[in-house]
Amino acid sequence: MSKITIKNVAEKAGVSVTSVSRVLNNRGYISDDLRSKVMEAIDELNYTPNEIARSFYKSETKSVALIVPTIHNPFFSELAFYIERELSKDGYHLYIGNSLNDSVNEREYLKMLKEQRVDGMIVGSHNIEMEEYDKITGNIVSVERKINDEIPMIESDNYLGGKLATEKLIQQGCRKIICISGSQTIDSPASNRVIAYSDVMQKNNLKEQIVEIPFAERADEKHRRVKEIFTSKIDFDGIFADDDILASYAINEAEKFNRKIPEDLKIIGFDGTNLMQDLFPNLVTVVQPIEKIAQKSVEVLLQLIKHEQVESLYTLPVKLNK
Amino acid sequence: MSKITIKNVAEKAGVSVTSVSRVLNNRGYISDDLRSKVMEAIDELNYTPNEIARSFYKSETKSVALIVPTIHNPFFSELAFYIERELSKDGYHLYIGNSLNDSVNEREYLKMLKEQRVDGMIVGSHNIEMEEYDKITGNIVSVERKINDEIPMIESDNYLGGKLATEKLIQQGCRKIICISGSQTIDSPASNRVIAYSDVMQKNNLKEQIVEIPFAERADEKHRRVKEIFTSKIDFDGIFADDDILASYAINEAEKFNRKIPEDLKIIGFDGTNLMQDLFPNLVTVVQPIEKIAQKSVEVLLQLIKHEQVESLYTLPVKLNK
DNA sequence: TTGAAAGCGCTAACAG
DNA sequence: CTGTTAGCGCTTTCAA
Repeated sequence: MSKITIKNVAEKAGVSVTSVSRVLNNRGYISDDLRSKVMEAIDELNYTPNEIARSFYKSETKSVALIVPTIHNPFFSELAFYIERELSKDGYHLYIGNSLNDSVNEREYLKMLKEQRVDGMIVGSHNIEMEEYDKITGNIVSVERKINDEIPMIESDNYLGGKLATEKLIQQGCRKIICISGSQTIDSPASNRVIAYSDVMQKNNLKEQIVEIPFAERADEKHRRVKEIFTSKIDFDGIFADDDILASYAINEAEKFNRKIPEDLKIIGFDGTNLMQDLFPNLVTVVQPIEKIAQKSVEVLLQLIKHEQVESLYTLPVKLNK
Repeated sequence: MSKITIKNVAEKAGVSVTSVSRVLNNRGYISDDLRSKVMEAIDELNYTPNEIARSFYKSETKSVALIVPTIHNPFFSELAFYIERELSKDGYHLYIGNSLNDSVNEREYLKMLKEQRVDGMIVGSHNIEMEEYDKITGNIVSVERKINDEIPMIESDNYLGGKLATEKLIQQGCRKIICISGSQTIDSPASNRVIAYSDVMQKNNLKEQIVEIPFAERADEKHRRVKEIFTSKIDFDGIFADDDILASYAINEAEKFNRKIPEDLKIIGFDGTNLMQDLFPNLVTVVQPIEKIAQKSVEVLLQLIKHEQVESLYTLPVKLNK
């Protein structure tokens, strides 16, 4: 089964490769007779153009890469799902790279741009220095990571989310609200969730209590830390968890410690992936518009690829799910 | 920022492109002097070889595609994670395609093989006819889908899983055990989970009760169906759910219907993704060796790519998590 | 030890 | 309307 090329088709049809190329791309003038001869040859040989050769010639791969910390993580897998779906509408294919929050990996994936394997890149992971990104040329958009002034960022309105959650807890009577934070770095707009919490607490003259649990920590370790909150002497009647998985740990521990939700304890999470809302129907959470984030990321990236002008920041609205 | 090519490097270094290629690939004889001149030029120009040109010449892309029903689904996102990690060890990149259980999409992704965009494909989705696959040439392995005799399959020991789960429930005293099944088609080895359930039930002279809930159904619809089991007149003291998400719905409904787990009702799920075990620490489930499945899939695919001999079936062991 | 030249499969001037 | 030819960036004979 050696590969059939355009040349074989041309020979079979008794025409030039140019003509075959013309019918393939529907470009220029082609007589009906020639077209049908070519079509027939294509059919008989069961020919499909070599896309790598095309990519090579056109310096355009119709491929995009998405870098995430890990694709196993409801937020990123949902994001990836929608991004792939959007891209496929325009005939693009999607590569996935798991940075594992390691700069070495991130750098490796970023290289795909320079190697011209992809036409663009969407990064939802940020572990290398800004200066390094400054040196990278190529089409990049970032999702929920501030990289530098050159790279457009798509984010949720994290501040609003933190505000809505905290205000809701207060409005429902909570006074001792703990914020469990994934403690993103300052580069991460997610840190605004905690800032909003602080602002709202201060405005209401309530005491802030922030527990930081690094995002990159292992799941069991994160769970242990959440449990510690329950075993500690800290008094609390509300929890604002920076993401839904942390919230689920809290829900889990609340049950073990016989604290009824929402009567004895109110919990609000963040992210609102379909999966987490599905698995925890009672979960109150700040819903990020993941599908819209995906759409916007793709839209902006495709604009960059087409050398169109884009904004440097897109902030999308969030809302409480109940 | 026009692209730097090997020619620019050659000119800068005052040598031929052949020589540059030689130092790039570390092939043939190169004097130290020449090598260092070339290295210097590469550095100064900040040159990276165009991988598409390489792929084109070598007819080898160092890319693989994974087709799944949807990447947002803990099982597949975890599988994708491990597959990507394995592939990257050998310098391969991974494309993801969501078939959405639609043959049109599946066919579209499969085309990537013929277009020579990828060196191989891992399919965890199967919605087109076997005859169509028969006509496809290219390196393919399938995960948990029986496609045809040509295509190697990697599967869990689904029968064993169903057996372990059902026996465990019986051993713990259950007599009226419902099996909630994702009702995979016959092509799917997952159907063996249910077959094992039936066998064990029959052997113990217990009445089978199978509730089928199509895998492709929407989440809320699936949840509704599980709820129906609780509202119906059916009497049951155990549930074997074909996958953990269904199990989680059952857990959820059990709580609403005040049926204590495991006192009043025992539930065992299937899949055992890290995520689900993490989110539901009490979940009893048949753990598929997802990481091993990924490793084996990649191993076999790379063997195919290297034209090595492979088996047609690899069945990997499963176990109960508690 | 190095270079010239061919060619991977395709598209696009350019000519006719 | 159709064909000839060059060339995309790279690797690899083949010669020197």
